[in-house]
Amino acid sequence: MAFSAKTEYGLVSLLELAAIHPQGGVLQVAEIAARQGIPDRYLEQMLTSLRRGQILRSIRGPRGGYQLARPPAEIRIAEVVVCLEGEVASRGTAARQSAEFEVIGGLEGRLGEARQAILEGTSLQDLLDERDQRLQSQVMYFI
Amino acid sequence: MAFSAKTEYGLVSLLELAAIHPQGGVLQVAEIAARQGIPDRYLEQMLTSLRRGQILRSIRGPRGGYQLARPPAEIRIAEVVVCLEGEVASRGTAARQSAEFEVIGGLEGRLGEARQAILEGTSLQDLLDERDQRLQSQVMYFI
DNA sequence: GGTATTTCCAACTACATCGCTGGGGATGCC
DNA sequence: GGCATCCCCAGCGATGTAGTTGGAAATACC
Repeated sequence: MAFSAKTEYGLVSLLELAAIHPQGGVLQVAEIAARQGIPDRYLEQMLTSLRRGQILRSIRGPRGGYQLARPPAEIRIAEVVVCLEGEVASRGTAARQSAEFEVIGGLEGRLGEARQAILEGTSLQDLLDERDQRLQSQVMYFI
Repeated sequence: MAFSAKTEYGLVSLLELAAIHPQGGVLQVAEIAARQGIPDRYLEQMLTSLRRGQILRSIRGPRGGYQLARPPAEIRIAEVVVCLEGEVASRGTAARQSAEFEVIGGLEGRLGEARQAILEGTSLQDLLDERDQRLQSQVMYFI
């Protein structure tokens, strides 16, 4: 898969939180984990990362939990992925200094840009819309 | 980096072989490894994979080596990457069955397609042209 | 104020993968 | 036969990934 489990878990959680954001919704780690079948103590770490990245806000104590720090339309997936993947600045060893390696590096650059463009061009709201549409068509089948 | 070392090494070797392909050129593992600063016993494995994938042809015995099995214009990078990365069919565990996971899966699919489109749309000849252009402009600096 | 609930912090483990090395064996030119 | 070269496969250390654990801090509620 294109994403690590960390990233998938984080994105899924954001989707759940985005769905109830208009009501200023708050969810607890355990709730999300249970609904999505994710180990809760593990999910905790992802949500902590997202809070440190200013994407989530947390409320401690009983009846606490997490909520989006911003409306879903203002959260780009690129930002989320960086936050969960951990940046990894200067990834990889310095490219070998041959024309051939440089050409390959150029290709890798184009791949990275294409990926970045998609991630940058997708907001949490976009994914939420997609989810709602998916749920709609599931309902259709029941009729 | 977008590629593993395996993939980078393999692609670099193909570039070297493509450059001398018009002369039906043959290179030995040790030659390529020395020129590119790659551990030769390791590079051996990549070239073996490429031979199994019908991208290279090998000649055994003294004065042996490897050569392209086809002209560079007929070798797509997508094919090379699959061959070196090892397919990894049904990558990742079966996606969780929730609308949220499905949406994330869809996004991953789009990322994969974008990558595939670039890899499919690039031939070894394209990279070779890029290399030659790069070498040309390096020569320019010497004047 | 005490207690239960929940987030916060930081380590630790198990397992797989990656990059690389080594030991032979097969093949073919001389 | 001897040497050069490719061929196959096994193993090893470092790193990363997924998940676990143990507790400390904050806060609502009684």
